[in-house]
Amino acid sequence: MDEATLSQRILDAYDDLTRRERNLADLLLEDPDTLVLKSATDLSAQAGVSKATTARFFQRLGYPTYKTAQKIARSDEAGGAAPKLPARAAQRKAGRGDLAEHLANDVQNLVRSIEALRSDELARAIQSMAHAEKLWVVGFGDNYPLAHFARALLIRIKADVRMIPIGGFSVPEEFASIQPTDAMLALGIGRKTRSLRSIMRSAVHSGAQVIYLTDQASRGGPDVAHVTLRCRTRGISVYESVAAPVSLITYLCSALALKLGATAIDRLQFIENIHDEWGDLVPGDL
Amino acid sequence: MDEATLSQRILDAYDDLTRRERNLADLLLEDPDTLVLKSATDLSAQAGVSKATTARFFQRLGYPTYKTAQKIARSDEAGGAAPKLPARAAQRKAGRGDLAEHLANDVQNLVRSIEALRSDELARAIQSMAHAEKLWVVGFGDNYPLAHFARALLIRIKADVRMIPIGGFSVPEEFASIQPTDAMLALGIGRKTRSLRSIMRSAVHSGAQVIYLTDQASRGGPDVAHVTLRCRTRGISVYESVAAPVSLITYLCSALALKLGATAIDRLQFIENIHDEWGDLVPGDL
DNA sequence: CAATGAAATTTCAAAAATGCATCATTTATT
DNA sequence: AATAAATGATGCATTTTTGAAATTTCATTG
Repeated sequence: MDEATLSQRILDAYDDLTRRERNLADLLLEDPDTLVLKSATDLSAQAGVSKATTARFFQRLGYPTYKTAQKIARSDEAGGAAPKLPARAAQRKAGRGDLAEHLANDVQNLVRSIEALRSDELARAIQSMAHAEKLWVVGFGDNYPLAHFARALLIRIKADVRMIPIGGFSVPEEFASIQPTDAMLALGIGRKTRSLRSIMRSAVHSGAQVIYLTDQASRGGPDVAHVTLRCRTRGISVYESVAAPVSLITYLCSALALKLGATAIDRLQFIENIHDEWGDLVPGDL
Repeated sequence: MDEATLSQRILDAYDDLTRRERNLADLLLEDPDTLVLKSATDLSAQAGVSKATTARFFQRLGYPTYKTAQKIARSDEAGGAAPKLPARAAQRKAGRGDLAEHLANDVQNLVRSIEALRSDELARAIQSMAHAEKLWVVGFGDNYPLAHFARALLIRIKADVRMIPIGGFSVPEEFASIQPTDAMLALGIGRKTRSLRSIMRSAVHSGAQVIYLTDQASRGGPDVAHVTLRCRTRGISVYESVAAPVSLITYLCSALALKLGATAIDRLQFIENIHDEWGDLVPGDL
């Protein structure tokens, strides 16, 4: 197996590609399956490029012909399609194509996750957050950075966004302020703690709306959450991939901003002004 | 002031650029000051491109001539250096295809970011981190969650990973422990603070290796960082997209884990065991 | 096993891109 | 102020890129 993978080859050759070839390259990087599934003619059409260009493209990549490339891709797909043991002692040398694999994996996680989301559930989640008086963001352990991230987005458009756990404060005392008019965004990617479960249960019990963002290995259910949103988090190497959760959180927050409308925009603007007045560095400058 | 900034124009036109023009584009994105400081002839030489190409490049970008572009850049630099309103009021309606758009945007950010990364720089970054005695992760403001995230990954494979800012501790006192044998991962996505710049400068000065992870609007340079890694962060709506930075951080850390080899694996395993013993995990279960 | 037809490749001429050389303008020097 | 030097724009010749059409390949069928 000295043959490089498609994505690897593309990345290696990227700087030498012409404009139209780059169209093809981007398309294939975003969805490597295209090579396996589609014909060269289709691919050309999709990229808005002539068939001639497609043929030349694959030759430049080092394949003798398109068909050859497709054949190789197919056999690869069939052969060792699942090099997927996350915790396996990684044998792969930290060479170049590693990056291509990582990219392909994250793109796939992203696409598959979003595809699988049900729009009515999303709508309900956004609705809940929009109507909530207070927002709670919960993330223990590995989810703590994610929670922090989510809160950073939310606090720009909502006035009262609380985080759990926080500082070194005792969780129950903080949590006691929860009300039926509140909504909670609970993050449960990867390892879940008992505290998470407890809090979610209590929140549901208190009458607050609970949105649970988790991975595919998780149960969910009406006793812990009103809406459960699942993301793919499969990682290639030692770590899970959080590209999909992060993207989803960002989406949720911007959808929420749009729903809130003027209120949110004003708040954003206000915050912006404060930053300016305080003389934080301008964007771009270092 | 309805004129877009140079970086913005480049990004907008990026797909229409030819090969040589992209050389110029990449150069200018990495260091926008070039336009202000250098002559078109120098710029051409540096990009390995003829002067004619440079002239035409600026015309394609919408400037009448190179001189005009330079003039505008200079006045921007002097005047109110912030022509870039991050909080542009989003007019788009919260329709359905929104999600698809969001996804497409994030995927593109991901792919384009990875394409643009230079593998030798990546290698250097990983090398630095691997050899470092202590690792420092720096992230102010919006970058704080990202820093937290990075640290969460790193602490599983390296014994001494410090974060700045932390808790409510005074930064200089913490930072004082830095040594020439250390490495620093500095995060500068979006708004950069003075503190960030100061810390990076001091770190470089102290002899530590500094890796700067930022967006495309940023300058970078040897006085603040040894390696600068750029990500696309364009967002569709009110927020920037951090899919690419998150993905890159994950990649860096797993590459680092691989490079460290057994040491890292052992540590991971050890942590896993502790989690098990403490019984705080309910894998999959909630 | 030839005929068939869809699909991929190659050919070739048009279009685009690029660099060289030249020209116009600005800037520096005496 | 006159002249030299430098810089950027532009015309033109050459090279590269590109798509339409012709040709070839290849699997399938009669």
